Amino acid sequence: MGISGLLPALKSIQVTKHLSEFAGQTLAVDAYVWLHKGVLTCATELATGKDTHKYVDYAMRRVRLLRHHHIEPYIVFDGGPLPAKKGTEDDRKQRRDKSLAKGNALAAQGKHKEARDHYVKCVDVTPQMAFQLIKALRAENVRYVVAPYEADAQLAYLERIGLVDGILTEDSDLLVFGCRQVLFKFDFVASTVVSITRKDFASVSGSGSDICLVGWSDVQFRAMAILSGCDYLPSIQGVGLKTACSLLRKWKTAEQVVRVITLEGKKSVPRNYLDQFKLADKCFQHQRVYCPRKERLVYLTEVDLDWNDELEADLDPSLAKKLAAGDVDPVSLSTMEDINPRFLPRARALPLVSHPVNRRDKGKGKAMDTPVKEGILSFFGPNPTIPPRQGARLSISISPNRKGSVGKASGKRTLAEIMDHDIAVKKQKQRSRFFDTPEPKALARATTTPIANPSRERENKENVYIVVEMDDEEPDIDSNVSMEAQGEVDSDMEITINDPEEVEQEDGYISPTPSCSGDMQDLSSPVRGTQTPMRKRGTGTDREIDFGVDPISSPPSQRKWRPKSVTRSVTRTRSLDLPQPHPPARLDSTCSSLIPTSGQPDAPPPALFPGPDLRHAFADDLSSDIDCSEDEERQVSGSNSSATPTPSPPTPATPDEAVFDDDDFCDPEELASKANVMRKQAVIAGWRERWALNGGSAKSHKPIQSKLSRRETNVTPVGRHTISHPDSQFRPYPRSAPHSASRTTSNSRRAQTRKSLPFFTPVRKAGGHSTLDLSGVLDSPTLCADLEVEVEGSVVLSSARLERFRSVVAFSGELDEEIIQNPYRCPR
DNA sequence: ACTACTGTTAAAT
DNA sequence: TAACAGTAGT
Repeated sequence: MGISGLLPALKSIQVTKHLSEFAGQTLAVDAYVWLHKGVLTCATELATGKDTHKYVDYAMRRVRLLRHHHIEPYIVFDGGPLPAKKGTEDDRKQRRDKSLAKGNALAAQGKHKEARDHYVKCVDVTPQMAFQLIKALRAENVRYVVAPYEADAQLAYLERIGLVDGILTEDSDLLVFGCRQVLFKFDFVASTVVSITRKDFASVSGSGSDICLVGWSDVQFRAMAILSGCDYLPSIQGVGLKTACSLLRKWKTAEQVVRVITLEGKKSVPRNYLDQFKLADKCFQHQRVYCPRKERLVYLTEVDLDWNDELEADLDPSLAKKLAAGDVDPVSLSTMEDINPRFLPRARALPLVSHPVNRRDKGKGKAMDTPVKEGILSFFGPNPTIPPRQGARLSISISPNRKGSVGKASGKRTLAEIMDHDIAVKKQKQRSRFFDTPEPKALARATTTPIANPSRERENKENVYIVVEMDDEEPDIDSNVSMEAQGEVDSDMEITINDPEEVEQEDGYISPTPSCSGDMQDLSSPVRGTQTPMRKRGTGTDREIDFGVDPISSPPSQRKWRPKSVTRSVTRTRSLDLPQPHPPARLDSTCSSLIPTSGQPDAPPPALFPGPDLRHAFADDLSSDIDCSEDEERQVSGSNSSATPTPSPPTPATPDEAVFDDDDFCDPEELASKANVMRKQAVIAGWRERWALNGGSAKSHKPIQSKLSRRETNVTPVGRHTISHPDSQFRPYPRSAPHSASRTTSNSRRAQTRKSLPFFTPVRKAGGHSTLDLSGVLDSPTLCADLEVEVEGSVVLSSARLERFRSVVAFSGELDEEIIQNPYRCPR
C-alpha cells in the first residue's frame, strides 16, 4: 500500500522520463507489479485451472523492452506471500471463492466475458507462478533474486550496494526505504516512467500547505511516512501525511510529535505507539535481505551496537541461496514446485534491426526523443517459444555432467539447467567451506565470506565447471560474451546491435552494467544533511539533525560474528534435500544433484531454526531493536534543542526484556537461542499481524473483522487460494497437472501441511484484547505434522525444542501480549 | 483544511 | 489493486 498520499505530495518532483534515458543503467524491478498485472491477461485460464504462461509473457515483454533500451533489468521477487498485505485471509478467500463461483456460473451460461470479470477478482500471484517467470528469466539470462522477505527491502538493498541504479516499482515505500531513484508508472506503450529522485526532495514545492522536506534527513522523512501510516503501522487516528509533516517540522522528532499529540489529548494515541513506531522504523532500516554478493542474508542496513546476531543464521546460507534463486518456495521452504513443467522458456531471438540507441544524453534537450522503434515490434513476440539458435547459448549444451534427469526438458532448457548446476556447485563449495569444521556456523561467521572476492570465486567455479556464467547474482559476470556490448553501453557510445545471428548478441543483452560493480561509497542514499545539506529555507530553526544515524549511507560492512556455538539440528535442510519420487523435472535435478555432490556425509548442511515460523522479517530481537532505536532517537533528539525527556522512555518497557536479556547472558545457549527465537517470533508475529491488516481497518471505528490472520499465501498451483479448504470444491491440482497427482503422498502431504504453516497471530479475545494464541499454534496439527515431516530422524530433538519453546512462551506470556498486541484493535 | 470513507474505473488484450 | 472523485466528519 505504501504511504498513502506520498506520491501526490511529491508531484512537483516527479519527472516523466523516457526509458532511453536510462540506457546503460541497471534497474531493479519489483516483479510483483508485473506479475499481478500480467495475471489479468489470463485470469480465466488461471481461475479455471488451465496451464498458462501469459503472465510470464507479459512480464518478459517488459523485460525485453527494458533491454531494448539498453537497460539491464534485475528482477526482484517477493519472498513472502506475495499479495497479502491487505485484508485477511478469510475475507480474501471468501471473496475469491465467491468470485470464482460467480465466474463459473456465468461461464456455464456462456457469458464468458462477464465471467472473466469475476475471474479477475479471484486470481492471485503465487510463488509458483513467480517461478514460471523465473524460468523465463533464466532462459534469457536476466538477473533476478527472490527476496527472503519483502521485495521492497531487497530492492532498496540492491540499489544501496550499487548493484542497480534505480528501482522500478509502484510502491512509494521504496522512497522510505531510502532509495535514490525510484521509477513509477511504467508505461509500456510510451516507454516512459515517472521518476522520483531523492535528491530532489529538497525542492518539493508544496504551495503553502503541502509538505516540505527541506532540510530533512532520512530519519525525518521516514518518521513522517510512518507517522502518516504505513504498512507496518497504522497512523494515529486523524494523522495523515500533512499532519505528520507539519508536526515533525515543528517538533523535529517522532518522539516529540507523539508526545505532543498525546498531551494535546485530542487524538487517542494507542498505547505503546512509540515502541511500535520504533519497530516500524526498524523494519524500514534493518529488514533482512539477501546479498547476492555475500550470498547470504544480511540486514538492509547494517546493525551494530548490541544487535544480537544469534539469529543471523536462521536461514542457513545454502537455503538462503536456494531461496534467492527461486528453487525453494519462500513460504513453505520446501522445494519449489513447477506448476507448469511444460512451459520451457528459451532464449529469444534478438531484434533483427540494428539501430543506434541514444543513451542518456547530458544535453537533456531531447529526453523524449525515442530511439528507432522498428526493432521493437520484432522484438516482443508473444511467446518466448522461438527455438534457440544453434549454439546460441554458449556452452550450455556442452556441460558434461548435466544430470540427465531433467527429462524431456533436457537439451532445451539449457540456461536453466546451467543455473541449477551452478547453484549446486556453489552449494557444494559453500558446504565445504562452511562445514568442514565441527562448528559450521561459527566458521561461517568468522569467515569473511567470499563476498569480497567474487572473482576468485568465479575462478574456482570455472574450474569446476566450464559452463558457468549463469551466475545471476554476481555483478561481475565477466565471462559473458557481452562484455563488449557492455563496454559500449557504459562508455556512453552508440550501440549497434548488428548481427542478430551471432550468439554474442544475445549475450550482449545480459551484460550487467559496470555500475553494477558498485562503488560502495556513495551509493547510499541521498541527501544526507551534512553532505548535501538541503538549503535551509523557511525553517531556519531546523537544525540539522544528526545524520550520523542515517543508515542509508552506511555500506554494509562485515559484522563481527559472534560464534555462538549453537549446534542446531540439521533436519530441516536435510528434508529439503530429500529426493522426491516424482520430481518435477528440473528442480529435482537440482536437488538430487545436490545430494551426491555434497559427498560429505559428515558435513551436514547447516540447520535452521526449526520453529514454526521461519519467515521473520528481520532477525533482531526486540530488545536490541529498541535499544538501537532509542539510540537513534536519542541522537536525533540530542541534536534537537527542544529536546525534552521523552514522555515514555521506551526503555525495557516490556517484561520480556528483562527476561530475555537475562537469557542472553546466562548461557544455556540452547535456551538462550530459544529465547531469542521466541522473542523474534513475537516481534515478527506482531509485524506480520499488522501487515496482514488493512491499513485502515485497524482503526477503531471499523471493527476488526478477523483477528486471526495467517499471513501466508494460499498457494495453489493454479494460483487460487485454497488453504483453508484444501479439499474444497476446487481441485488444487487441475487436470493439467498430472504430475501433481502422481506426487508421492508424503510429498503432497508435506506440501499441504507446509502451506498451513501459521504465523503467530493475535486473537482478539472477548475483552477486546488481542493476545497471542500461541498454544493454539503450537498444538496445531499442521505444525506438528510439519515438524514431523521435516525432522525425520530428529523428531525427538525438535520435540524437545518445541517443548522448550512452549515454556518460553509461557514464561513470557506477557511479552507476547505487549509486543504482539495491536493496541489499535483494543477498542472493540 | 485535513482525514477518511465510499464508489467507480482502469489495468490486460 | 490503485488511483481518483466525491463527500462527510473533525
